[in-house]
Amino acid sequence: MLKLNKMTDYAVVVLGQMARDPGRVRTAAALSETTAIPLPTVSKLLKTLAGVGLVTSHRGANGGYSVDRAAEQVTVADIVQAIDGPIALTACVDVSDGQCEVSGSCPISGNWDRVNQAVRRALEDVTLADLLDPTEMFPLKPVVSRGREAVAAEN
Amino acid sequence: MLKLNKMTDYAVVVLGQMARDPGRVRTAAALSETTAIPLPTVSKLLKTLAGVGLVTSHRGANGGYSVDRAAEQVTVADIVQAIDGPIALTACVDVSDGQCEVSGSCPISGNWDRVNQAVRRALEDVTLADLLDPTEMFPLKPVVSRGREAVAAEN
DNA sequence: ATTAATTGGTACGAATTTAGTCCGCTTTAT
DNA sequence: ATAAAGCGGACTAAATTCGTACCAATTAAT
Repeated sequence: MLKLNKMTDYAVVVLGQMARDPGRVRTAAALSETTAIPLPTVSKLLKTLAGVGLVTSHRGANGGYSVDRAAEQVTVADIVQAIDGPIALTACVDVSDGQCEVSGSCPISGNWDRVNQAVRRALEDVTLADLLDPTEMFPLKPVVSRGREAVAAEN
Repeated sequence: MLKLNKMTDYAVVVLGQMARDPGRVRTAAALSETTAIPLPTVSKLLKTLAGVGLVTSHRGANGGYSVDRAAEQVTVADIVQAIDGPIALTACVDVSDGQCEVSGSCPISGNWDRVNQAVRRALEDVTLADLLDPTEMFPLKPVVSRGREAVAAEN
């Protein structure tokens, strides 16, 4: 659980790619090629990111997308919230028929917000730059060809 | 994203209920009644929780489940990990055909672990007791009949 | 010993979510 | 005017997740 979805993963890859030289305008197609993520998906992603202001869109011929912020100033929380919406929790099941029910048994009500806040704060502390920096995690060998999932499997 | 699933929510409700008096043995059926969560689901949940040691199971007639740990000593991370498995991230899409590919374009590789660790740490700081305590979030009125989702909607 | 109560495990179907695609419209440089 | 982008929404298909059912294993009470 707390499973980050693919889209967020993609977003990091794309943003990371773009962050290499801020200000440069690239088309979705170009980014699709360099990241090996299917064009329609990249396109969709960038639309979303542009909507939130993480990237700037340039319409018309010679258009494309660019990033202005430095990688250090983009937090994982930004990306996650842009793509998956606000950090949310499961709702109480079917509140339609009255209240959370069973009267005294579910006084738990809120307080999930605490978890949200804790997690959000944690995500705000990790920047895109942190994710891109290979030296910090693998000080000895950069290990280029290693897939992310292999790393994740080690928990 | 970072959407906590229903099962985790249920687990908190059930554990919260049980934590009211530690040591007391209750059947899955009884807990289903007091929490209004369908029996098969509660049953499944408790099995999982027992497997991880968050609750103790007592088999046979007059059996049931009990909690030994105090609510202060059960962290949200414990519950989440018990139910949804380790805090994980999305895998690199289809690494089957070679490496993450596009050579130099995906040097991002790992480092997702950072996010994992940050989140895990955050979740370890919130205990079940925190979630159960209604006075802290709503200092004025406890607001019993209010569903969790209404609260969550306020983000 | 037998019986009844209760957990343990597995497997399955339905419902919900998520990923990915497509297409027509708008904007803008040349 | 035209062509090269992005924009927006709708739509399909795939993957998860939720909830249920069933039967095996275990234990307490009688």
